[in-house]
Amino acid sequence: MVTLTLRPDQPFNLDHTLSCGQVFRWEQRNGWWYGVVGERVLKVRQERDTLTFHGAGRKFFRDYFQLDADLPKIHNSIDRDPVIHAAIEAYRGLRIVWQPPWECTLSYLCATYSNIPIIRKRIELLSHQFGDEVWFEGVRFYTFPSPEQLSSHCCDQLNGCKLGYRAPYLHETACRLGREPGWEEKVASLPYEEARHYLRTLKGIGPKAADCILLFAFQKYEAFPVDVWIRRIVERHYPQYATYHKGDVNERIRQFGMDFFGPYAGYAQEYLFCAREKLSLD
DNA sequence: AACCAGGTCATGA
DNA sequence: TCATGACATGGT
Repeated sequence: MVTLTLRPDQPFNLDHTLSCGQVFRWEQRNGWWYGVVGERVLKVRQERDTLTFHGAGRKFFRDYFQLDADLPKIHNSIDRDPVIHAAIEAYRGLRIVWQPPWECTLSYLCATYSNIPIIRKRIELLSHQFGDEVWFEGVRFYTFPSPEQLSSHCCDQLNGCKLGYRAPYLHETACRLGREPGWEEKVASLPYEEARHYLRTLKGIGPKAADCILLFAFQKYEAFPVDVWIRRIVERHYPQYATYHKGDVNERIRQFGMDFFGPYAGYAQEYLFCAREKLSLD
C-alpha cells in the first residue's frame, strides 16, 4: 500500500477523473476504484487530500493521473466564458488520464456510434476472451489483449465480443500495428496534425476517434474531439462556431474549439462532455 | 416499436 | 470537397 498527499494548490478528484467516460476499465467497488492498466491490477481511493493505492508505485500513479500537470494553470487557460466556467466549477479536479496508446486506440475503435455502457462491455469481453489472467486479492482480472493476441484470431472470433461491423476494423488494426512496433514512438514524436493524419490511415479511425486517442494517449492537449454531445453543446452555447467555414459541421466545430480554448482545448472538451447532462441542449 | 448512442466508410454529385 | 445512407448492437 502506498499513500500520496495531494498539494492543496493542485486539485484532483478521483471520482470525476475515472467516471467521466475517458477510461472504460475502472470500476467502483466498496469504496475503492479497481482497474487494469497494462499488466497490472490497480486499486485506488481518495479521502480529501490523500490518495491511497495498491498495485504500483508513486511514480506510476503520478504519471497515470497526471498529478504533476498544473491544473489551475490549465483551468485559467480554458476559462473563456460562463459555460465552460460552470463546467470547471462542477468538475474541478478532473484530470486527463495518460492512457496506454494501444488499449486507447482499440477502445475508441469500439466506441464509434455507441454508448458508454456498451463500450465498457465490449472492452471487458475482449479482455476476458483474449487477454491474460491476472489475480489480485483473490479476484480474477484480465489484461487488455496485445496486438498479437487479437490478430492471431479471425474476425468471426472477435465478433463474439459484440463488436458488430467494427470487428474487421479491430482485426486489421491489430494486424497492422502488430507489424509496426514503432508506431507509438512515431505518433508521439509527430506534431498534432501529422499524428492525426497517421492515425486516420487506420480503418475505423475517423476525426473523432483520432482526436480522442491523441488527447488521451499522446498528451496532445490541443485536440478537441467532436462527438454528438460536443456538437449539441457547441451549437447551443457557442453559436460563434458558425464563423468557421472550412469543412463539414464537425470539422468547423473542431476548428472553433481549438481556436477558442487554445492549447488545452482537449481539457475544455472533457469538462464540457462531463457537464453534458447539466447543460440545456434544446 | 422506433430511436439513439463519445462515428466512419463508401458512394455519388 | 460535401452531403447522404448503411451499418451491428443493446438499452430506453
